[in-house]
Amino acid sequence: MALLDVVALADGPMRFTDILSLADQPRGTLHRQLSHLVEEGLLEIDRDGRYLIGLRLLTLASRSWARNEFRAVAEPHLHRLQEETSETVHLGILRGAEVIYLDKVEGRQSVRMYSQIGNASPAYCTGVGKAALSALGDPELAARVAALEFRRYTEHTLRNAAELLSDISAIRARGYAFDLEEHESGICCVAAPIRSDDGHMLAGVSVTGPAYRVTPQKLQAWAPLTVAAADSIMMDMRNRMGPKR
Amino acid sequence: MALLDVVALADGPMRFTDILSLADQPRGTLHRQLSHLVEEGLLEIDRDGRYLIGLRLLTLASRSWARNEFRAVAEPHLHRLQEETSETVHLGILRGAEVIYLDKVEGRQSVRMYSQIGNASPAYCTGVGKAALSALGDPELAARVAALEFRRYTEHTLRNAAELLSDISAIRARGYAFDLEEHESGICCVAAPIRSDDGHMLAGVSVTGPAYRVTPQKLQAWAPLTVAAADSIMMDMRNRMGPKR
DNA sequence: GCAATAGTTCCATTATTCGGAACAAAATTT
DNA sequence: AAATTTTGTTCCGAATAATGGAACTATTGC
Repeated sequence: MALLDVVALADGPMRFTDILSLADQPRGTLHRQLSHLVEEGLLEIDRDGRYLIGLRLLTLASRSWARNEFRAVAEPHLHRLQEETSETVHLGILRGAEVIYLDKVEGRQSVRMYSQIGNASPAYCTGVGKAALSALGDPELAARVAALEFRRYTEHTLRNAAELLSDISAIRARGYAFDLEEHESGICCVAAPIRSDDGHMLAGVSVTGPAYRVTPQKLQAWAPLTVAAADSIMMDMRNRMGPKR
Repeated sequence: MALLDVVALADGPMRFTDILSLADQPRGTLHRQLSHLVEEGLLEIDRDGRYLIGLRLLTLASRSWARNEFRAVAEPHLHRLQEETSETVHLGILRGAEVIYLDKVEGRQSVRMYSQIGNASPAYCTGVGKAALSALGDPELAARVAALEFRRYTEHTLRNAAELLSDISAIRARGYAFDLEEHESGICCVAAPIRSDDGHMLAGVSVTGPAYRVTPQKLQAWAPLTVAAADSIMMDMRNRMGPKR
């Protein structure tokens, strides 16, 4: 898995030696491990002998994505929210201190459509992430925040734990989060938290758009819609899950 | 990997015992293997103790997809073809006797947008698949066809190797393939083959639409556009790859 | 409350991986 | 073009980790 990560994180196909320098393992060992991964279809070798991620992962991921219950339940609500706002809607799920985007619904041009799905971003500088964090209990929140390193993606990115915790208490008070160009310059969003009954799974929905089009007033106006969508998703999940447990 | 496949192929989360009955392994062994997969994030356990595919795969797949060179090169051509025809355009790559869809560009409604990406379908009953097969040399083609089992997805699905080979020689003669409701009832397409210089990688582009809207005449009219798109992709790949090798 | 089923842990045996070294093939330099 | 360095591949005894039967615990259904 460490090798898979190395290859997946690279910008392009990697030669044997490139991998060798990143994974600190003897050459013989590395060679055998790579061969096994290739056998399994997790890696592939191009005609220049360079390694890249195999298609098998795409197939596996696609199947599990399509059958993901939470995603399926949320889908109609995401579409409705998209139509109400005519901006891009995201569904993200909290994993540790990261948000993984599970779905995305765009308006007209579906350029770069898959770009976000599956993408992992730091929770502290995304709307969905902060919304999800706000649903954590204080001890758990403190633990996750303690482990964070704050990187400044833009000039508006929160700088430290204090700023984050203060923002989170504001989010708790009003019930929704803003991201005002904190992760990407020129991109703003409103987001609302989704929590499962047992509090085990935390997620969020957001409405995102370019700052020139999406004014603070608009974000404010969309907040109730976003919260409503999040609540509907929670309700549907509860109904779906209820009977079993 | 066998376990991952079992879990990924299931319709929903699987209990320990469900997996036990499919994977023939002693309980102790299976339990430990599942635990390792969970540790690595390849599997996850829901609150009912059932196993499902982990998000890590989605993240890995997403990264490699976004950086896939072939996909990136093809993308603008797919968009152009989509605009020219205003129907859905697919890019698929041949793996053995299967086609794996690498990209999809839709018109207005982007419902089920990711549904196809990463999906593997039999080559013999899809436009892209037959187009790609037609670019194989005869010995290689014979070998791959010999291993096929022909399942009848619709009443138009090709029934056996003879029908397939005959269709393929027609495809070779005219340079493009049709799928007339052979995989899914009510769905037709035209497809053109893409071959890399060394013939190592085979792929295809297709224009797909519902039979009531997409008449044979239209398919015929789109054929040259599809072939042109495939050729442009081939050219771009050649230029991109050329300098290096 | 009790049986049956489901899930988890343990540990001696067994099988696999490890990694150094030798070997082979390219790429680079002289 | 030959020599040298860099890169990629194979081999095999030693070290390590996986195996799977059995014992144990927890959960479910009657």
